[in-house]
Amino acid sequence: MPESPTLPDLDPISDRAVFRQIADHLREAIERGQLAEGDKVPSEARLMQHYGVARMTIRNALQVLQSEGLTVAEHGRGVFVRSHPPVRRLASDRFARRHREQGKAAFIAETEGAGGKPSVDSIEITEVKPSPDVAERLRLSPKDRVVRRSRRYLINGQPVETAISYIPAEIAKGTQIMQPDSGPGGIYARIEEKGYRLDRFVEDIKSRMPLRDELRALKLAPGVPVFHLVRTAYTTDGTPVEVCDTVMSSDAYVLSYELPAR
Amino acid sequence: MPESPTLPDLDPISDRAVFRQIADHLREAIERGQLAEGDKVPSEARLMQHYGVARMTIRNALQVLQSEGLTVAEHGRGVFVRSHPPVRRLASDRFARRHREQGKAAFIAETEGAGGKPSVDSIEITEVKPSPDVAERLRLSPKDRVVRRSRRYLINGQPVETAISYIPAEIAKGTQIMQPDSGPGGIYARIEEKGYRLDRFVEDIKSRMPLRDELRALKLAPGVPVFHLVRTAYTTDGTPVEVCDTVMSSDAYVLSYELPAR
DNA sequence: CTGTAGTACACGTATGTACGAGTTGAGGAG
DNA sequence: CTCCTCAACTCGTACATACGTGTACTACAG
Repeated sequence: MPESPTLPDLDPISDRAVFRQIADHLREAIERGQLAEGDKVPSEARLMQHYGVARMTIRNALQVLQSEGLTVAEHGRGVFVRSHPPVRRLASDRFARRHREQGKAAFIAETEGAGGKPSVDSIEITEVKPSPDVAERLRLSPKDRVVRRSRRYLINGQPVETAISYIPAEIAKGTQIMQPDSGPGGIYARIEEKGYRLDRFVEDIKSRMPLRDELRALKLAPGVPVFHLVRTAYTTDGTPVEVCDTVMSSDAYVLSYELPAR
Repeated sequence: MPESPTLPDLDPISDRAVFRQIADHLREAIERGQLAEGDKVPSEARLMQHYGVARMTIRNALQVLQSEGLTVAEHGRGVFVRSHPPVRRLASDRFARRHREQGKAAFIAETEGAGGKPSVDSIEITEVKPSPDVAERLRLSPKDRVVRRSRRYLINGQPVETAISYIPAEIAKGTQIMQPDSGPGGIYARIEEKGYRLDRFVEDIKSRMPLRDELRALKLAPGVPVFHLVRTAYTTDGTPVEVCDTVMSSDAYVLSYELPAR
């Protein structure tokens, strides 16, 4: 039987709400390591008994921790301290040509390098009219056409990222970009083969709570935000040739960028 | 009198939980713009009446929206659709020397450029032993000393970012870095004056839910994640000379980086 | 006209009860 | 020994009720 963490009693003088005091106790137990990753938090019934309060009060306290991303509730099993998945570091040279020339897409190369099993699913390729945002980034008019490549990336079967690329139809047409397997080096290699010389990428990064679809697609635990990253690829003459809209589980990633001081 | 949004009735056949259905209705009303930013969501009492359910059910539904960052509850006033603050874009050239030479710190220059009123408070300067993480990044031993400069940045009086810089004591000692006002061009200008030539910065970015202290310091609304950014400054010979640990309200920022394709 | 007390209304906190549904393990049937 | 049933335990959903506390408007007193 796993020994329960020793939780203090309530402070009857404090004007801090009871459920907050309880949340504090549990949070401290987690931070002190008294409740380690994967450990079971005492059940609602046990906590009710320990503190002598109603179930709603306990549930409010647990809700606080869950929204802080510290715990996950599993129906029928209990509440557990969240364990954090291995973190992938995205370095700012990950799209360097030297990587592309080795014949692997950035995601595959990186994941294998870190000892994980990469996979890609839900690949869908359609030709659509660009959204206003995409049209602006690609400097297209709303009546131009773009090819939309959407896919989901997984590591060891666990989804970590969804991505949607938009490429002007004029560029993508008749290339392997229209195929589910875009070939060695990925779509950037295909674009360069067509005579476009890639020069630089610009990535815009936001962070926010996931939408419902994203929660499902990435199998996110409650209380985990996502990175929303939009990358635009430019050629040497400054023409944008691709926009990639990516949503990543924030607890699976550290983004790393190098900035010149010049 | 503000017209209420027209909310559908419950689907008695659906096996979707009642509070989730209600949350869906409200979410859709917000997404359709029927409930615009700053609008008041119908009160708990009104929703109880409309749907004919208990208050707990309504509160659960509202809790869902709040945790998605879509609404904020204000005690005694009501529940409101969250309005998003003006967004600051952090470009990857923000520490370029040409900006520094104009005599302003990055934050001040940027904010004034965007028409906001920048301010800085809670400046504290102490000399401490580095944490293991900081020591590793600065390639110091744990018994070396570092100068710790912490401060909080505000725009129009609204806190948006907290930052803590760590500089090896050997470098900072006897310079204006030890003063609350670090002088024209900020601490990077002081470091260069001491003969160190800054070459590049590396920024590591994570996103997560705020800790309690951060929630207070940044006056964050519930359901808003933070960026946690750690920047390390390197000289031309590859020596790290500063680590800056920054926490930013994620809904006030878009981070933007340029990556070479070479 | 002004200030204030009162009041209606809003969300916050807490109690108690009931039943549903998923998980787990013990114990009995085969 | 194996399989299955069932009980016990867990969290999920929903009801009803009560009182606290902050807000804002109204009506009355001065």
